[in-house]
Amino acid sequence: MSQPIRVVIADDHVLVLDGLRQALDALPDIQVVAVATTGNELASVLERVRPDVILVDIEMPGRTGLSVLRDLEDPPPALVVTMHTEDEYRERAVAAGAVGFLSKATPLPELAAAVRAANDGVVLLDVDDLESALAPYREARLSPGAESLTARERELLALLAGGISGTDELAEEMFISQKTVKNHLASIYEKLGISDRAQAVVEAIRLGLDRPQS
Amino acid sequence: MSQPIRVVIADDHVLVLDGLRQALDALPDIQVVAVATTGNELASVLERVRPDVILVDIEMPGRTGLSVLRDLEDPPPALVVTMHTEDEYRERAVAAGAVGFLSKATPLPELAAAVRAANDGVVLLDVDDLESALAPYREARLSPGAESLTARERELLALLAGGISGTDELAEEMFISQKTVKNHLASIYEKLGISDRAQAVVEAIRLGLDRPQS
DNA sequence: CTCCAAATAGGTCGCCCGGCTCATACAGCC
DNA sequence: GGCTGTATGAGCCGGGCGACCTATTTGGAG
Repeated sequence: MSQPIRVVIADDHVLVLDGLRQALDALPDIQVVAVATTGNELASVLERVRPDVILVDIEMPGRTGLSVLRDLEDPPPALVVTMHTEDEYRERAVAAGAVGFLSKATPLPELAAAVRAANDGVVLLDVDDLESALAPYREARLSPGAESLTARERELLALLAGGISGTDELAEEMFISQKTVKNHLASIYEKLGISDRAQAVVEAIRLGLDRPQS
Repeated sequence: MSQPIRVVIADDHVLVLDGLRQALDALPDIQVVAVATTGNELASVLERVRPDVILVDIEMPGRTGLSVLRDLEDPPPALVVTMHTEDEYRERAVAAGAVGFLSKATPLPELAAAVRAANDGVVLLDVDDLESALAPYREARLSPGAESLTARERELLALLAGGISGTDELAEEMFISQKTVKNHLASIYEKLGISDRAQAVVEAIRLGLDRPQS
């Protein structure tokens, strides 16, 4: 789990696609590696990249997402995301080998949780209580680079990313001495391979530490 | 045009809504001030906030977006965003007073351009050549705070946000002397009301200067 | 043509930041 | 009980950074 979850999204509505891409990419532990707007495009994309999870819409011009799924050998877990909530569609998704079936009316955090669950091998269609099955996956994980940081170091980075840059202000915010602030910073610099506060801000934001638990 | 364009989005598919919200909010010159998932919610939202532009889906539980639009007195320009491209829907949108009609297959930059055009009073439904009508609105504008900065100052901030923090490296990147780098920085500090490079990085990213023309 | 803003460059000074080393207390873990 | 990692705190030192001031050139606006 030290690597971000690599996701491919397929949806013929570009607006939805772009939106989802941006929303998921904003999460530190999920990375959208490719997108497709048609079934054929999805098929060719999957020849090149091996994602950890696939998000696919059913309706797409040319070839349905389900058809592509069916033809995959050794497929990654796939979540079907569609507007249609009818059981008929659900059954077709199951038949094609999907591990989850989500409405486009699903809140984003729920989708993110489903992606994490799917990446963990959970077959969401099998469980009867979806809520509790997703519970362990609700919160965003730390991005890989942030794992080596201690809690206190992450706090410090969050403050830095919030525009608090002076040693004395940081010390006051964290109720510690200036010396300790500088010690934490030195430790951060070493772990992240950087050398000053400006770079620390860049990393803090890149690692998603600026918005505690989005 | 010094303020960001305030937008309200209504769509019953939460996933699409969240995605759009995040995608549009990422643009420096557009700000999503509220969202709604039902027609009634949209109506009540519009009683509280006066957005510059409304993005609305047609199908929504309870009350259609178009119905809400029709009942507004002195309505802000509204763009209808829908999955349906049939002329019938288009005509209904026109009748409700929409200024634009976009498919959910529209690329995100196109939507952003349409929002900017609508904010400028352009009625997109009247023009026959949509492409050229949107052309002036294609590129993201600078966010308000960034307007006071000169081109060179913005370049410097972009480099800073890219992790280049040392005076000598910045000087080399920009083909100028270290002294000039420090002069530009001093000027940036004054304009943005900050006092060091770490804060400059925070502002650069907040203002969207880290990704030249997204 | 005039004037101003922007970009360029230089100087000085004081302070803060970052690098290096060390120390103590506490918690968890085997 | 002993090891390890984390959090806390301290001192020292050199260099870089930010504040303040001045100056030249260039290009565009009026």
